[in-house]
Amino acid sequence: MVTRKDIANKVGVSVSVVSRALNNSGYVKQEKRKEILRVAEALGYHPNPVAMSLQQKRTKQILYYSKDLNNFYNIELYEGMLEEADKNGYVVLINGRFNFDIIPSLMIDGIILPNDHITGQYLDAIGKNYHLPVVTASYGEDVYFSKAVPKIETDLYEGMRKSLEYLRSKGHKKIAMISLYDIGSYHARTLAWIDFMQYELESTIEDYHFGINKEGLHNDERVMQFLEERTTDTTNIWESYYEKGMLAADIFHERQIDATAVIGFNDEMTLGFCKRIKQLGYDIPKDLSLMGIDGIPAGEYNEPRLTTLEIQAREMGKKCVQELLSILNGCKEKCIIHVPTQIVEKDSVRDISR
Amino acid sequence: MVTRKDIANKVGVSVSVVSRALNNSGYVKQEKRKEILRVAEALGYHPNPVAMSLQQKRTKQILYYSKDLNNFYNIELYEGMLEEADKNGYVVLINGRFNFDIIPSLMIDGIILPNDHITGQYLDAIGKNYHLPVVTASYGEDVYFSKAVPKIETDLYEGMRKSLEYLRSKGHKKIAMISLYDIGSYHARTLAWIDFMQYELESTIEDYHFGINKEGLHNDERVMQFLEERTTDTTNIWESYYEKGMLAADIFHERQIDATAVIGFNDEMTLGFCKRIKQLGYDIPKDLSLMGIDGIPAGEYNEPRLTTLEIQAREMGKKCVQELLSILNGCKEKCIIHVPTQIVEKDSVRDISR
DNA sequence: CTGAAAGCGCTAACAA
DNA sequence: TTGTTAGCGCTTTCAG
Repeated sequence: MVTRKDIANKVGVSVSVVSRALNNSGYVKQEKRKEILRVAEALGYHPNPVAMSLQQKRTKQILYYSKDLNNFYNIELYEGMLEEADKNGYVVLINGRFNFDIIPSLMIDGIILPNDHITGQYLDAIGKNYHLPVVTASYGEDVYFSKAVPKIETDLYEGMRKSLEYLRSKGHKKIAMISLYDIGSYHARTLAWIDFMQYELESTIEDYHFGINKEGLHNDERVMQFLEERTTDTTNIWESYYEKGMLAADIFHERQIDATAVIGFNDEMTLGFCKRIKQLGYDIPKDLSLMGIDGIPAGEYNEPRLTTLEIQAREMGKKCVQELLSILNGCKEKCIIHVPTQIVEKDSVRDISR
Repeated sequence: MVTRKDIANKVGVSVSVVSRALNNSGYVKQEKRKEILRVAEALGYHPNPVAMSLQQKRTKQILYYSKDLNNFYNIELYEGMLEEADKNGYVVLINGRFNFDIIPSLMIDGIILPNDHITGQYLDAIGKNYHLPVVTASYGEDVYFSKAVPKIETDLYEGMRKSLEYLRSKGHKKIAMISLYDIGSYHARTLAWIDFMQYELESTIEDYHFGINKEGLHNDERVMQFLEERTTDTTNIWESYYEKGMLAADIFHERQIDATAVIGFNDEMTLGFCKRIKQLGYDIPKDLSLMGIDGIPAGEYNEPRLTTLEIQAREMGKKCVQELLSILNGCKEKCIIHVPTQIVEKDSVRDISR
């Protein structure tokens, strides 16, 4: 490995001169600077990033703590981060498989957490006496943080409400929801759905909610069985969303629910639901309208193409990095940055209003 | 930030004692060691990973140079790497968006490259005077390296041949191939297909090959148009494979090819082909048999479920890391490690032999 | 058993 | 304009 010392020796100056020449800082006589650059080139010199980091107290690395790498949406967030990080000479590590207590052993300047829930866990686990700046993506979940953490937030309470209003504008009054969580969960999506059903549509709740989990459908043994079977395979959550969507379709069909539309917790689950419900003989959107949340490309390839509430994942990823870097640069603004959603109309919702 | 010096001051010993106590190396009196550990705990001390790296000349980081993060297969490779890396206290950076010349500024001990082609580019670009250990995944492409690079190889010449033999055993004698590359490309898959068609099936080649690229189908203006449209969006290659598969189906249909089976360059392309060809009225596998390569989960959700040649991506990822670490530990064995493939029979191939 | 000292590769304040 | 020096946080001889 070639060091600045080597160059200094070769040229016959001291390391500081070499350093100044290479960094374009301080005074160096033109001839020497040229000579130094030439020799550096010739020797194939590359600055040692570790030494730089030690001295500058900046690793130029960020951790994005994300477990599910097969999820298009997560990766989209990540791509946004990479784009913004690149511009600033930063690198983003993506990993969410290890325990939080490994984090201090990583060479990072800050952490981006994927949602409020995990942020809560993080803060409880090591956030107390560990000091790295943290930024979290957020979907308007109602989670209490012991410390204030800057949020890049897509308000899915508002997003869900917007989606339901859209469905209502198409004549739908009985709108079922499928989810991985139970009806009492504090997911903004669920809360918004409940509120809309109760106060806007004056409908009952219980019959129209399908939460594929122990609490949500505890009297259905398939759920339990399904959950047990799947616990071993923690790696592929996509499969889990998709398959749980299929299971939701089975149950929906069995119970002969009179909903005219179904909204899913996310696109993947909705696509799973769509696949199975079609197998069960439903024509989408003739017999039943379907709407998802996220805006993943698989929705576009679905038959019919899935109408969805698009979350600007890339944008969120970018903003996460921007915010984190601004904190690292000393701007202490603890804040919430909002990122808007948008309904993307495709072919899975039918207008039944006339 | 708490340092060993702080602990030393507090306990009233020197840094070296603290270091020894914390590292369990050398002699430290029991009482002191305990006291030191206690104080370290109390102060919330964490060793500074950058300082460690500088001193040990090991960053404990590996780069996996991969561009397409939405590709299930790539991520599967990555997951394999993570698993193996975790075990050894290593972290794997995944990124393939930046130029090779940024690599020296990264805090890494070694690099894993996704295929022979990129490895060739890497070596040409900076491999000459840059010295980091490199390992490459390989699919038996015929690429010349100026330096020997250890390969973790899935032999897709053999894999393709196996697949074609399987198809033949089901009675297929006219087997088309769809690909992103042209017939003259040195992809093992293409070569194996050509050889099998020529020498085993004694068939012509040109009519049965659909390479969605300028050279391959230069007389089809849609290809050109399609390529131009898509060049802006370099981020989503999945989409590109999938959509090119659809285009291949259009052309296949138009030309009224008499093939009874189609084999795809990979699963994604084959799934795109499947989608469109169904829209065009084909019943799969009644009218046409389909086979892919990779073994991605989407194949399982396809209608019909896709028969494929499964590549053990996770296994390859693991072995890439194992090999790289063994090089870092001084084992100089430059070698090729083979990873087997396996045909996974689902519903997309029909037996027409009787 | 302990601590001083040198060094990993680099920067920056200061003196020359 | 240049070189010396101290120091980033840690490890590792090597005298004591």
